Amino acid sequence: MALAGATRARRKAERPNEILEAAFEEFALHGYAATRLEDVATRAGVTKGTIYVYFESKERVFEALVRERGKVARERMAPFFEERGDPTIDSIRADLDFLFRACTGDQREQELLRLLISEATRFPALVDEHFETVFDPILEKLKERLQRAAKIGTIRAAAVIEYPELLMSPALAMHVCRLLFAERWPLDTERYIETSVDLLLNGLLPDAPQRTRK
Amino acid sequence: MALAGATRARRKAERPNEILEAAFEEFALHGYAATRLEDVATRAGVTKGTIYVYFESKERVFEALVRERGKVARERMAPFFEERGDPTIDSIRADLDFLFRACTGDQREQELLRLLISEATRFPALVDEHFETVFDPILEKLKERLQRAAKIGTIRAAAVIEYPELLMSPALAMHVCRLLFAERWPLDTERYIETSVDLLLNGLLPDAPQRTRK
Amino acid sequence: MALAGATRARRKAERPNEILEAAFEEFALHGYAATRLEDVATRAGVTKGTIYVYFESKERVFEALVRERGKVARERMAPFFEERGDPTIDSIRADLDFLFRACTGDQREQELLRLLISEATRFPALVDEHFETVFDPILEKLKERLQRAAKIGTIRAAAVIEYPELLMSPALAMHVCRLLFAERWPLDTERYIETSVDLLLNGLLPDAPQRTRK
Amino acid sequence: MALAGATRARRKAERPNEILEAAFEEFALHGYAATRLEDVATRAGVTKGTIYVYFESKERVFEALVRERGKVARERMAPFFEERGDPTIDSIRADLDFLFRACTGDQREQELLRLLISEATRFPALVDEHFETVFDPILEKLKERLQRAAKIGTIRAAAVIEYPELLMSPALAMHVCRLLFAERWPLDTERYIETSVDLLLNGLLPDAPQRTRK
DNA sequence: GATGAATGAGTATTCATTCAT
DNA sequence: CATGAATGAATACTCATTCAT
Repeated sequence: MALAGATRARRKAERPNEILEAAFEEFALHGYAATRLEDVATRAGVTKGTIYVYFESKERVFEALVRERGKVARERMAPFFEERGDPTIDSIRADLDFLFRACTGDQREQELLRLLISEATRFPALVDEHFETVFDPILEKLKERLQRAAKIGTIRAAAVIEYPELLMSPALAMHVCRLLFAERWPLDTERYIETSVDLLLNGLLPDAPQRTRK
Repeated sequence: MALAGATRARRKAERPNEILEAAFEEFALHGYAATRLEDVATRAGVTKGTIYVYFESKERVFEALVRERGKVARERMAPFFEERGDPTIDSIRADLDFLFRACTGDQREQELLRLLISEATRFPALVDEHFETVFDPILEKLKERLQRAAKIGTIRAAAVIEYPELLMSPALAMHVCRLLFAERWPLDTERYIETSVDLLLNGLLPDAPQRTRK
Repeated sequence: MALAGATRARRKAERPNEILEAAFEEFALHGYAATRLEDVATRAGVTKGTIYVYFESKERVFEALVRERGKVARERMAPFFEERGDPTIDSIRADLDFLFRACTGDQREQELLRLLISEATRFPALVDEHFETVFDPILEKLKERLQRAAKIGTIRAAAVIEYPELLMSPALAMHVCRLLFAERWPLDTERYIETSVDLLLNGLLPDAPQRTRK
Repeated sequence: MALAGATRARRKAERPNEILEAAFEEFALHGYAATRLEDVATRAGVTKGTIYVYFESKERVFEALVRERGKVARERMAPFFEERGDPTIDSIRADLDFLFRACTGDQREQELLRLLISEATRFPALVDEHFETVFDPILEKLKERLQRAAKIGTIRAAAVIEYPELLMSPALAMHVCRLLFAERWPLDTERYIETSVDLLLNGLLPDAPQRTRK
């Protein structure tokens, strides 16, 4: 009984997240408009009405879901924000490597991107919020590091420094391809990342024969 | 009267494209599911029923629209497929420049990407078709040129050659950002493209001090 | 030219009937509401618009068709109305035999019945008209003959004389079964008619004093 | 409140039948195609959506309705299937009398027939099902009794024995007339039935050697 | 809290009818 | 006359949302 009580309480506390998780899968699969809240409920193991106990409307479910994924993303990205002294070639390589792997490691990352792109015109404020709390900090941090690296001559002081999104583009491209073709687009992720980092680093380096690459 | 006289037949021939154009705008704005065919009709200057004179269903309208955009894209890309001798640094730069501008010049290009991403799970065959007839030929051509360039030493023979999509990723990234943030993301396209090409070229070049950039 | 002219004129004169014939088939197959005038047109070898050249509306087509079938039925029944002296057993048998065959010989007779039954609530006046011009004269004639036959003792003077429809009921029953089961209800028409006539005649005959009835 | 309290569950159990009853009336009045589910709903005292809580589609409503009427018919016919010894003239008269009254007593019987006839081409399987579970058992039973009656000499051993539907035809004819003319065809049911039974019995009886038939 | 019956606004699609050619 | 493009009223069906239990 006590156990059952605890279980029920635990269940209750987890319900919202279970619903959001289920909602995420359904929304990613069918898009906002074509997703039926009833399917979300079924997937979450509850009934239609229960969703309305925790959320005001379909829109609020969607917003909560995006915010939840944002939180997850921020947590995953945390290591990137730790301070480490002056950037070296290797630290930049490590940074890129980390970023690529971080936003590539979880299929859900990709599906969130699909949702953001699909529903950007319906939820512009939400997309902005996600940008400001998730993407922008990363880009800003990256920019800051690149500027410092350029200043101390680790990389060349080219315009690229102003476009940190340029460095992220290989990861983005991979996401987009996966969104479009799913498993029909087989890719050796490992090698792709390596190649990308290699290309970018090579592009960033000042004119120097010492370039090392695997 | 004279105008009306010409109208009948002329309209008949133009209607389908007018409808597809209107459909494109509506679908891009709201996604497949949330688009009302009646709004498409209104935008095209006809009524609901007229759409069904030319198309069997909402799905067929969507498919026709994607195919039409594919045709437009192929036409725009035609110059890229013309033969020109051995690739030089400048010809590669010109190629990248052309590609970036081509897939960036028309806002509709971007919106088509949104549709493809949004509806990829609903219309997988259609996305594949678009890939095979539009994206793939470009990537293949690009790959071929890079391989040749590597063989004659114009660029280094790195793994990047196998990932032509990597070279397209800055353009893709730009599209995605625009899709997410629209005008809220101001960007000097010109400079972004230049920077991208510069970064990539620099990354592609063999170890050489002579790297010229504008 | 003259020939073509004649042909065209002939075609034109026949159009309405061709349309009615096609309409009959479609209406019988799908009922009034579910029949598309366009299908009628196609079956008649013309286009939608042409129907409206000859008929005001779908309703008018239906009415015209029923009237046309009424005319055909009257023509087929004409021999029944010819005068022949006092009824004998054999003449009554011949009458029943004729009636059964007449309303059984053409599959369209049956289908008309389906239409009348299906649309009786939508076109009550039309059904009444058909009754008055087609069914009723037959029943009246039959009644008259039976009364005369009873008066001269050819058949017994039972209440049946007042219900001529009773004598028609085997034919009606056959129609209904065919309407319900089509070819899934195989029937030796010849034998069925014979048996019916036999049963009815036997029932009509006088004599047999031992027969008790309430 | 107490009333309302009971309502919920009670209504739930009764709803489907209330809907079917309403549907029956509407379908009988307008036919399948011309019936609006919304009118059915209104007549049943619910709204459009509620119908879809209980039935998948308009077709399913129609099918359920026919099956329900079949059940009702079987229950009404049950007494006919009880065993009673060797058939006498009186038992056969009683059988016919019962059958005629059973399929005549309820106006809905007639309207079901209209539906079956009207929609036989749209729902052939459903009509067959109704035949097999409702009509056929009656005809078979009737045939069986007639054969037995013929064997023991109660009636003559004529071909009529093979056509039990022939004996039902007066009832069918009455139905059809009612379907076609409704109240515009006044009929003393009682007398009609009596007359029919009389005619048939007379036709079935043996003897009367002077009767000639082909 | 959780349920699921009931609601009704919303949308794709059909088709009789019109009318310019 | 014949055509068939265009119309728009009509209708099956869906699904977010409510609320009595």
